[in-house]
Amino acid sequence: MRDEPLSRAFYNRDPATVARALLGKWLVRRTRDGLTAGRIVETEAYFGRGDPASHSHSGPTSRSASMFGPPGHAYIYSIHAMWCLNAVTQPAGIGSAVLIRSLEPEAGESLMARRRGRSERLALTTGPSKLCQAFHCDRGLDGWDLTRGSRLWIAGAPTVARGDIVTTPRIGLSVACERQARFCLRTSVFLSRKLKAAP
DNA sequence: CTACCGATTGACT
DNA sequence: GTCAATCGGTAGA
Repeated sequence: MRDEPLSRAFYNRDPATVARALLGKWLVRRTRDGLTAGRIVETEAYFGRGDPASHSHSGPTSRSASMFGPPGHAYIYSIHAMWCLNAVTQPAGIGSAVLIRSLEPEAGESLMARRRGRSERLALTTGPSKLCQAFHCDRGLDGWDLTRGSRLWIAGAPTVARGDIVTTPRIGLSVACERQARFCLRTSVFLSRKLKAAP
């Protein structure tokens, strides 16, 4: 199951739809050092030019070029001297993507720990830049085709029930703070932020 | 070239 | 809960 990459058609949809559908799927990375894999438990949707929080808002730049490319490719950018991984959605030219925010580690945890310089399981992949460090993802993989099934890809898994997904505002924004575009697996302890307790 | 900013993280109160 | 380090990207002179 971890060997079978998701298809181009999977990504060629609205980013909120893809963000939901990616929950529970496998993120897999293979390097000379070995294989790491984790289950996606938290995502955020970034829409096209109409979304003021999206890097696509002011049109393509050298940084966001791959975000305007075809769906199913990686968009990797730096923020605060760290890296974050997105999967591009919708046809080329739209500029929408899904940010992978948090994973549950499933394979290669000792390699993740070495790359992170930390051994606690909860500190390996519970944040967008933490998981990039644990999976050795940086600008060198920007634009990488995630449907190829080599180096870096996302593999299929059963669809998560809608009732197991919690929707919240996106994290860390100064604009469009109210939009419900963050998607979390309700029961996961590997979220980057704790969910607010039910009232 | 300089100046400023940030879809973060980790350390600290 | 607060706060600042850190550096690539971006805009502007």
